[in-house]
Amino acid sequence: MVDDSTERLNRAFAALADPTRRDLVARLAGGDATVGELAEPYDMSLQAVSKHVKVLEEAGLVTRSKDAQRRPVHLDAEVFGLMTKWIERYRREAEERYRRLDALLARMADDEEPTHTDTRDAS
Amino acid sequence: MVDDSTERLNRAFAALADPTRRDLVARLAGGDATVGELAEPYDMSLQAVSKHVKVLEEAGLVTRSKDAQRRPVHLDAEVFGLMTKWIERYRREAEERYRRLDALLARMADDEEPTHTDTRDAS
DNA sequence: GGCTTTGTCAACCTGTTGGTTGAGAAAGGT
DNA sequence: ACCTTTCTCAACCAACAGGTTGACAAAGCC
Repeated sequence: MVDDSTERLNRAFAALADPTRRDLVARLAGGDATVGELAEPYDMSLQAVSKHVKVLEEAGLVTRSKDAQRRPVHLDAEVFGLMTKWIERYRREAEERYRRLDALLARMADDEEPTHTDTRDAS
Repeated sequence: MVDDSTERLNRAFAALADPTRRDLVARLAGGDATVGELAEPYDMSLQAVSKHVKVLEEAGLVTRSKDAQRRPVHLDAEVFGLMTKWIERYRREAEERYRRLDALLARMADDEEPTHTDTRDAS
């Protein structure tokens, strides 16, 4: 058992690690497009773009419908939610820890240097 | 010119594509740890974990201080912010588009089947 | 000074990624 | 029927990723 959401996150993060694929996502956010349309601006073969789209599809970031011989690619927002949920969880924790550490350091500084006036021992 | 934030996102997403590294992040969210401590639970050499930490470090997800011969690893929340910003932007757009399409389809359905009663032509 | 602890660096191996080209499948157009 | 358009599949290749082991650097401890 490898936990399904682990596998989904593996694929999703890996998919978005490639700048070409992030660019595809950005463009698809503006509307569906065919593989040919997607490939047009890049200096790269159609097959290469087709592969990229396949990676996005297997990551669940994108779906394809069938319209005659065209196969319009459609951005699917769902997995994005899973990703941000993961990231934000640990970001919150890290920031929380940072905040507390900061407070602790502030207290320590106060103890060490109570008022900055009169450092002489009263005893 | 390759755009600096593109390169940072490449590294950040790639770093989190590996489940071991995501696990490291999860554990570091609970507190700083040394490489040795981090490596302990895994069935993997210390060197391998050291490499993973290095990847996280180069992705800017983690920093290291120097405490004698130990080098405690510390989770840094900043890049996470960059990632969620990227993801959420396109998620919002995709959902917005979906919402509008949905509305459009609803209107079309209404036009085609006004009340569902009386489909006969009035002419 | 020598030993221990903690971690990195270098070389190596294997599987995966991201690109290429060439062939061909699938659906329509004429 | 044949041609065109759109796209995928297969084979190949160079580069990279993630693991291994072995050597060694750096900072205490005795």
